[in-house]
Amino acid sequence: MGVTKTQMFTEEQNDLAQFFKVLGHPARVAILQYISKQNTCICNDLVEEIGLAQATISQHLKELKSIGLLKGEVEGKSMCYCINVERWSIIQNQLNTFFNTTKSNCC
Amino acid sequence: MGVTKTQMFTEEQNDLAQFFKVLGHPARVAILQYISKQNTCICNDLVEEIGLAQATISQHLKELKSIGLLKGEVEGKSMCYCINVERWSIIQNQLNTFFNTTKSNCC
DNA sequence: TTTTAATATTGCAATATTACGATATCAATG
DNA sequence: CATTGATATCGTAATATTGCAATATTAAAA
Repeated sequence: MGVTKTQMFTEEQNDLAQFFKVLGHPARVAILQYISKQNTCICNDLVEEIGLAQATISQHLKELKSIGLLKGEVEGKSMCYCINVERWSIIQNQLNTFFNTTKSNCC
Repeated sequence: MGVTKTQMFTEEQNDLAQFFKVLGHPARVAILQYISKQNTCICNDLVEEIGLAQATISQHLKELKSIGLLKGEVEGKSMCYCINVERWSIIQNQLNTFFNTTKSNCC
């Protein structure tokens, strides 16, 4: 049905999946990589750099913000989007915990 | 359009996003966690454990296999799905490299 | 060789995601 | 206050994903 049966899973499973899902689009990976290379980053740069429409980039930024990976500050007319380094580390740790605790001991 | 413009991105970006995407569903997270707890794992166990239909579980298993995270061996009438530990580590490393190299030096 | 049990595949229906044009908003500037 | 520039939001079209019933496949058991 295209509807994920969220209620069947634990909160941990849903959270993990949500992080993975947000990172699961090449445009969002590219946005993060680009922001990481710049000292200042405004959405308009991204539109030129990534090559998607402004509305589309804005939407992707919104999703990245939704899990706290980005924070944006208003700077005059434009926005300054930055990686939220603390959150970044927290999420990296959570994903690593998942990888480390999920180990095979199968046949 | 619901169509990701894959050709706009680097192979690295597409690969990374693909890994994240496959992990971005709670059922698939749950499947991996369950397999990791069991010594033997057949699809039928999962159907009972996860509570989705057999066809649905089978589909999720297929996606996990598509990025090499799972490998399945025929064992009589049933399948034994195992985590591919080598691949698992490789992917974990790739994701960590992404996290570590993508750092903020913003405003 | 028929039956049975386990898994895969097919074919939908429902919902979600992606992308973008058109607008709205909002702050600085004239 | 009107204009301009940057970003957000809305509406919508196209495509993707999720889930399942029905069916196919396949290997062991009868």
